[in-house]
Amino acid sequence: MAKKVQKPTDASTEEKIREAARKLFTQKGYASVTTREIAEEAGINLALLNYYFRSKEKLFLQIMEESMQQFIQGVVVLFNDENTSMDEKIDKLVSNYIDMLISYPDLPLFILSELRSNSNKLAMKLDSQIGLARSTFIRQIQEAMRAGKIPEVHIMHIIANMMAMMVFPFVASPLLKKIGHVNDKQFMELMQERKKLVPVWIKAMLKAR
Amino acid sequence: MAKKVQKPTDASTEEKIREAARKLFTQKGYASVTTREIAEEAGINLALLNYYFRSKEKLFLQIMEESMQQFIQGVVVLFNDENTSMDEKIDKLVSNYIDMLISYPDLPLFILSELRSNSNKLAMKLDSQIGLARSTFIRQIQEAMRAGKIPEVHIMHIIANMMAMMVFPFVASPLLKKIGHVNDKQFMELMQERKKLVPVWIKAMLKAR
DNA sequence: AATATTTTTAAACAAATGATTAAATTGTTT
DNA sequence: AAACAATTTAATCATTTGTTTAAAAATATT
Repeated sequence: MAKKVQKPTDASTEEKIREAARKLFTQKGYASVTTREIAEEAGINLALLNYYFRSKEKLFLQIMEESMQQFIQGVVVLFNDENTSMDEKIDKLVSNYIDMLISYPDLPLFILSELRSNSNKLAMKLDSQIGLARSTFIRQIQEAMRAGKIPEVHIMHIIANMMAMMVFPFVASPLLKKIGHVNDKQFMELMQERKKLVPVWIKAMLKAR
Repeated sequence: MAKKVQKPTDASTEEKIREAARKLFTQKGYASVTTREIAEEAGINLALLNYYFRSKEKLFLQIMEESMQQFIQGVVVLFNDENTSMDEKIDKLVSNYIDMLISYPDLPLFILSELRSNSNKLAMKLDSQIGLARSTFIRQIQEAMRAGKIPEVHIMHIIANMMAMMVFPFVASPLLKKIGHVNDKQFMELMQERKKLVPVWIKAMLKAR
């Protein structure tokens, strides 16, 4: 009979496993990571993984839930700020979000990859994001459209374009480094630059017709 | 001793395997696909996979090479057209490339995912793309920058932005469908729309300051 | 200190997986 | 038709992989 963890004890073993799993899953994806790899990376006995998390999949789902939350958490808050204009939101959002991506550059490709193979299992976790379409920010854009300040297009285009400008470089970094002849350091400097450039580009796009 | 295929015979068996492998690898990634799955999808005996391709990895590398070529093939040709202006190239490129992506929507996420986990093995295959940075199109952009028609930014930003606007929606389709409340059919219609919208947005971005 | 509980360990299990073998079948050449 | 080569098949092999077990060690409770 499976034992329950009644005391978090040091929390250290459980957390060591979680951290090792997060690192490896994020780098290589669920299917490419073995439980033995995780155990070794965490410096613990293999059986402890199942003792604390029951199965590789349960462990993965925990990691995935945290990762998806991190992926959208910052967005949701900023999207619903009632006290800032549309343009101010764009500035803040892009800067904060690119900062997050610089800290966790492998996060988006991990999430998008797993979302493809496991869309069924992870469908529920997406529900939290449905609200985005009715956020203050989206309403501000739609109002600007009705007022004729911005050409009318399907809101999905806007969301796609904004995400694309922020996220895509991190998803395609190996490709972009090769094509653009930039090394890792230069790449990160360019990502820093984008914190100021992307808002300019997005605003220009929004008004373009 | 491994036998060599001396006659392509019907080419049908070999091609059936290749097609099944392409489909499955593209959908689920290298690590999630088993040789038995490929054999079943192809409707052939398991041993034939090794008879024709020696190993799962050799088969994968063949598929990957073809996929990467398809991913950039259209771009290279258009990028080097001497007889079109920068703006004309943008129109053609976007329209053709999005058409390709509509036909093979899983291609980009597949390539970008495998490029992450296997960057070492696939590094060589990327060399063919290095030339992109010295194409006619890139030179036209750089001339427009020197002429002051376009603000000066690192060329990687331009490449990243253009790729992002074309590719990202296909990489993030499950997410965008959820957030934007669009079904598969509507999504494809929106992608068709983008063939005309993205060039407008890109041109606006290029000039933005 | 004695006892119970929780955590850790080494070993093993069963299933899955990539690959191979040897025989059978099909096709080609002479 | 006979002989040879190429292709296909079923069975098997050796590892790998996720998971479990039972005992030992560490920690907490009485």
